[in-house]
Parts: sequence; structure tokens; C-alpha cells
Amino acid sequence: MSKPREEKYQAILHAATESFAEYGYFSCQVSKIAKLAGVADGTIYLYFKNKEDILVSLFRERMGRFVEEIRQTIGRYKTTRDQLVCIIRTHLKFMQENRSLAIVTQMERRQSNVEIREAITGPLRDYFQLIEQVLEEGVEKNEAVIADIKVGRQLFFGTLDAMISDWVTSEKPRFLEEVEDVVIDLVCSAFKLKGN
Amino acid sequence: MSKPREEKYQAILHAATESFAEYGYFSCQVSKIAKLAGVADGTIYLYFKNKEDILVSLFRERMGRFVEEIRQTIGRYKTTRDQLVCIIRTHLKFMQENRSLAIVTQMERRQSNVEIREAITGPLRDYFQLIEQVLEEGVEKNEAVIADIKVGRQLFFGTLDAMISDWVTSEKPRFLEEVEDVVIDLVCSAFKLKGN
Amino acid sequence: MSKPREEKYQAILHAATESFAEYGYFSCQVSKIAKLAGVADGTIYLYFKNKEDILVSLFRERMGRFVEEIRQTIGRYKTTRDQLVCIIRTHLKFMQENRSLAIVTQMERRQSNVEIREAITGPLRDYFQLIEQVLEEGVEKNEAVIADIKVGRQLFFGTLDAMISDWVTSEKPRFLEEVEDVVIDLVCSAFKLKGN
Amino acid sequence: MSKPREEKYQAILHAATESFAEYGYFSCQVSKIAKLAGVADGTIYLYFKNKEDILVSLFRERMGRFVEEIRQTIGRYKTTRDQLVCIIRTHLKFMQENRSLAIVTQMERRQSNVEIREAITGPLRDYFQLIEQVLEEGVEKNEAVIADIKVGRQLFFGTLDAMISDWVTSEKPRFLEEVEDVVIDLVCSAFKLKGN
DNA sequence: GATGAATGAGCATTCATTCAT
DNA sequence: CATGAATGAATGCTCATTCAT
Repeated sequence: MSKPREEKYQAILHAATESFAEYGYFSCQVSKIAKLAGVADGTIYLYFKNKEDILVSLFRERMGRFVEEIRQTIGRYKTTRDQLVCIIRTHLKFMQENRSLAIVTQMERRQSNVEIREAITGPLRDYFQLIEQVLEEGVEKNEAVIADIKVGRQLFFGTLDAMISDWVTSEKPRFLEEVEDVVIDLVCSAFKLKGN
Repeated sequence: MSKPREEKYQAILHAATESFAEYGYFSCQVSKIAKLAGVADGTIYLYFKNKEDILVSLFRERMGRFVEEIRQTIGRYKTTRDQLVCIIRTHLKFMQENRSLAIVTQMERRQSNVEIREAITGPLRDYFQLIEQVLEEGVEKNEAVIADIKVGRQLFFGTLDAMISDWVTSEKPRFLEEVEDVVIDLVCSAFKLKGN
Repeated sequence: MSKPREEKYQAILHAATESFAEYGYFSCQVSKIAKLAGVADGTIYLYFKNKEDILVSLFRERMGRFVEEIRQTIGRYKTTRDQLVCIIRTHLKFMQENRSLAIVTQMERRQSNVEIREAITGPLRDYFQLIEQVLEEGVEKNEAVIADIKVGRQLFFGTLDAMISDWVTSEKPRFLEEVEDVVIDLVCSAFKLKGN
Repeated sequence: MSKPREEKYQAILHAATESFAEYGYFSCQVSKIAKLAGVADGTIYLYFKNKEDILVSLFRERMGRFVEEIRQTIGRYKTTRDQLVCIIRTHLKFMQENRSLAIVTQMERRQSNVEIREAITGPLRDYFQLIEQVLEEGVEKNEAVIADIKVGRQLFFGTLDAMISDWVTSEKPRFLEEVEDVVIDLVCSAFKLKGN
């Protein structure tokens, strides 16, 4: 009977996402997560080693899944332009549908605590790699012009990240989809992308 | 004798910058700042209301100065392109010269604690406004093509921010100047900037 | 089918002895005993009221048995000297053969927790009584000279106890039998025992 | 001004002695010690690393002083008999005057927790050495007959310890002085001491 | 103003015990 | 009877803040 176990694990992770998003990692007590998850404080420790482990697991699970999802979706597209558009759309859609996770991601990504940061950075690095790979192939295929792949990725990711950051901070945010096309255009002209 | 007072105030702020950068806001004890500043714990509270006030003041002072500096420098340039180049250069140079501040900025900007975030966001908003103003004028002067000013600013700032983020995280970072021209090119083509 | 019940009861008691000896009463979790006994945590509570009850039962059972054993063996000897020698031999042999129990006895006998101490002291008091009885008869039979029976018992028991304490603490202990004769001699001359 | 500091240190140590004696190390909360010492919980940690450090310091300080006291007093006596009598008297008197310390000593000496036991055993070993030295010289000077010095010491210390143990446990204890002469006699005849 | 010893609220974590299965 | 997941009371320790000197 491992269903209930997985269920409770996910419930705690979900509660943690919400709570971390609302209060921030340090200002959020474990008991708050427990209450929101509908379990006793001690129960948390049957599923996670400690408070830090909750945050780390949260990123590993959720962000890992996000990157995986993008990687798979992207396979359906051939041109660099379509692939980047796909990433932009998926990224914005995912964050919009997981606002709390987006908030936590924005907030906790830059922890000074080395161990936390390390664990968080993992899935992100995968994502960076994925983006850089698309850009690189774009250059090779002569579909894009980017003098420095890393900087290209920084522009691409940084732009999306700044959008999410604004959206997350904003009290009454526009739907991200509304501005999707604008970003796409901007990014395409930045990389001088062909095929449109 | 208000000089010593100002001096001690700055000493504490400097110590706080270094300490927050090294340990993060929450994991950095006030006593650590005091020791680094060479004052007693209690002395801190003669200059700051509380721990939070240190962080807030730090941003107000330092970031405020940064934005002011940019605002003034920018006056010397006429074309949108030159103005943006000026911002890029100043931004990267400033962060490079104030690595600890850059780290703190990266880390603490996205605190969930509302009061902290509010205070931090202030100077940033000024900066955003400045960028957006330049972009807007660029569009008006027909020097740039940007469908949505806010998204334009997000691309501009997000790119720089992602660069700083990478630079701050990296153990052995490239000098930011080395990639300056690449960013400039990318941004210029994103905005279809004239005059080059 | 009361045999399995008794078996499991003894298994838990055995596991508790080993665990208490290794970690001490307070630092030993019930779950550790359960694991060592090969039963579930909850099962413990089918056989014992609570953790304290395990310790108390342990003493009642094991120490009670020990005192009983001595009481019976002693019946075979007539002279005070022979009886004391018998006690010494049995005591040292028993402890040597039940090192974990010896450790627990040494450690937990002096709990401050009144209820625990009370329960533990019970079997010990029996033992003290037995010794004092032998000494008293020795005095009456003119075989020994002891001004104060209680102090005599303290010397007798205290000596054996200090030996066990050293033996238990020592990493590479001498066999207790090796020093048996020395103690016997010392005790005999302390009590000016006749008949040797 | 190190007087107040030393005073508070001693106050906490005193409070700890009383509290440990009443409740036992594990069952005594740090807050109980603080309250009895008349300081805040946090203050304890300005003087001691942690709870364990309190216990360890307590033994180091108090027991160390005890052994030192005995060592010095003993110098005034020449014959083995007088020296042993001196130890017996000092031991019993000290314990009688420091009942709580005696209780703690009895109780916590045999902790299973290795670190605690280690720290506690230190001063005790000194005491054992002192006793063994006296016995050894007694044998050399032909004033005593002891086949095995270690066993001799075990008899000597064990007897005193058992007396203290009884006295500590007893609700209405005899004054230890009342039985002093009896122990002295017993020990003297055990070691066949001359000069009486 | 400056100090730093003292404070005590606050919190992560443990673990004996329970109880639904 | 047996299980072991779940509970939640209990507690050692930290650290921002105060205040007597």
C-alpha cells in the first residue's frame, strides 16, 4: 500500500510550496507546513530528513519535472525558432499554473546557504544546458546568430525570469500569455532568427 | 562631530554587506556584523532600528546611489543606443566593483517578507523606470522597435541580471567586460537599434 | 498457547538489557529495543506498560532470579566463611556471564526518578538482607567479628560492586575469577573469619 | 570585573547540582537549572557550551577540588593507618556536607553516554590513584598486607561508596560520623594494618 | 554615545505512545 | 495478537534586542 504514502508525501510537498511561497523559507515554520498539509509536525519527519530536505526535495521533484516536460515537448519541433517558442510558451504556462512554485523558485534560488543552493541549482543547470543546446544547434544550422552561447542563454532565460519575477511580485498581474508574442518577437530579433 | 557618526554608520553598512553576502540575511547574526564592523552588538541599534532596517537601509543607500549614478551618466549620451550601452557598462562595472552588494542584491531581492521586499523594491523600481524611459524615448525617436515597453525593460534588465547571477554564482567568473560587447550587440538587435 | 507469549516477553527483556547496556536507559529508544527483539514498536506495549516498565521488569526478573539463585546455593554451606565465599563466587560468576545486565545494574540502579529507583531497589534489598543475615549468624556463631552489621554488608557488597564497576568499565578486563581469591582473603580478614 | 562572572558561573553550577540531584541529569530541564539559579535560560549558554558541559564542569570543578583537598590533608599523616583514616574521614565528611553533589556523583557516574562518563571518570581516576598509592606504600613499609593493590582499592573505595549510596538513598540517614569508627576498624583489619 | 551581558520568545526536532488495519 | 504509521508534547538551544553601567 504505497499509494497513501506517496499521497502524503505529495501533500506535504504541496503545503510546503504554498507556505514557502507565502512566508519564505526561513520565516516559515515547519508546523505551518504540517498544519496546511493536515498532518502532525512529527509526520513531516517521516517523509523528510529535515526542513532543508523539504525545500531541496521540492526543487528536485517539481523543477526536475518541469525541465523534463520541456525537454520532451521540444522534441516535436524542428526549427530553432519553433523550439524557442515552445520553451517560452511552456515556461510561462508552467509558472502561471504553479504560481507558488514560481514564487519559491524566484525566492529561494539564491540562498546563500551553500547546501540549499547547490540542491536547487541542479535542475536549473539542466534547463540552462537545454537552452544552450538549442541555441548552439540554431547557430550550427545557420538559423540564428549568437556570438556567445552563454550570453545568449542569459538573455533568453533572464528575460523570462524577469517576466516571472514581475508577474510574481505584481498584485494584479497580466496573464503571461498576453505578452507571450512580444517576448517571442524580441527574442527572435535578438537572435536574428529565421523562419518567420 | 557628526563625521564619526556617519563613519560608523557606513562601517556597519559595509560590514552588513559583506556578511549578508557571505551568509545570507537570515543566516547572518547581528553579532557577526558588529564584530566585522568593530563595534559592540548594542551599537548597531544606535544606528539602525533593527536587523531588517540594516538590510533596508543598505538597499536604499547603495542601490539608490547606483541608480543615481546611472541617471547622471546617462545624461551625457544622446542616442538611445549610446544610452543603453552606457547603462549596460555602468551596471556591469558597478556590480563587478561591488561584488558583495551584487550578491546581496541577487539574494535578498526576492524575500517573501513583505516589508523587506517592499523596501528593496523601491530603488529597483526607480531603475526600471529609468530603463523604460530610455526605451520609450527610443521608440518615440524611431531609434528602436519595441512592441511593449515593459517587456522590453524585462529583456534588458533580465539579461543583465542573469549575467550578474551567473557571475556571482560562478567560482571563477569571466570578467564582465569581456562579454560586454556581446550583450550590447544582442540587446541592440533585439530592439532593432539604429546608429551602429 | 502461552509459550510464544513468554518467549516474546523474554526476547524483549533480553533486547532491552543489551540496548540499555549499550546506550543507557534514557538514550535508548524503545524502537531500538523493538528492532533488536525483532518485533514492532507497538508490540512492546502489549507486554509492558511503558518504557519504564521494561526496566523495572528487567530488574525484578533478572535480579530477582539472581538473588534467588544465591539464596538456594548458599543453603549447601554451613560455615559463615563458606557461605560468604559462595556469595562472592556466585556474584562474580553471574555478573561475568551477564555482562549487559551487570552494566545496566551498575548504571541504572541510581536513577533519581523515584519510581524507577524504587522498583530497582527491591531485589537489591533482598540481596542486602541475605548478606546481612549471613553476617549476623556469623557473629552469633562467633565465627565473625563485625561491630555493625550494616557497615559489614556495605563493605562486602561495596567491594564486589566496585570490582564489577571496574570490570564493566574496563576495556580489557581481567577475568573476575583471577581475583576471586584475593577478595575472599580480604573480606575474611576484615571480618576476622575463622575456619581457614 | 570578573567577580560577577565567576559568581554567576558558580550559581549556575550550584543550581545544576541541586537540580541534577533532585531529578537526575536527563529528567532535569535546563530551564529548571536557570530558574533555580535565578538567570534566564539563555544565560546558561553564556557560561556553558551545552547541558552536557554543565554536568562535566560540575564534576571537574567539584570532584577535582575534593580530590585535591584529600591529597593535601593526607600529607600531614605519616602512618598508612592514619592516612587511610584521614581519607575515610574526609570522604565521609565531604559527602555529608555536599549531599546533592554526592547524589549526582552516585547517579551520573555510570552514564552510558561515553563522553559524559569519560569526563566524569577523570577526577575519580585521580582519587583511585591516590588511594592505591597509599596502599602501595603501606605494603612497602610493611604496615599493611594486601595481595592485590587494585582489589585493595576496590575494597576501600567500594565500602565508602556503598555507605554513601545507602546514606544518599535513605530517607532518614544516620550521620556518617557515627559509623566512621566501624569502617575504620573493618578496613584496618582487612588490610591487617599495624599501629593501633 | 558605546558597551556587551543578559534576556526570553521562538523553533526544529525527537520519541514514547496510540490505534486503525 | 501484531503492526508501524501517525501523533504531538516536550525541550535544548539560538539570537535579535534591551538596558544598566
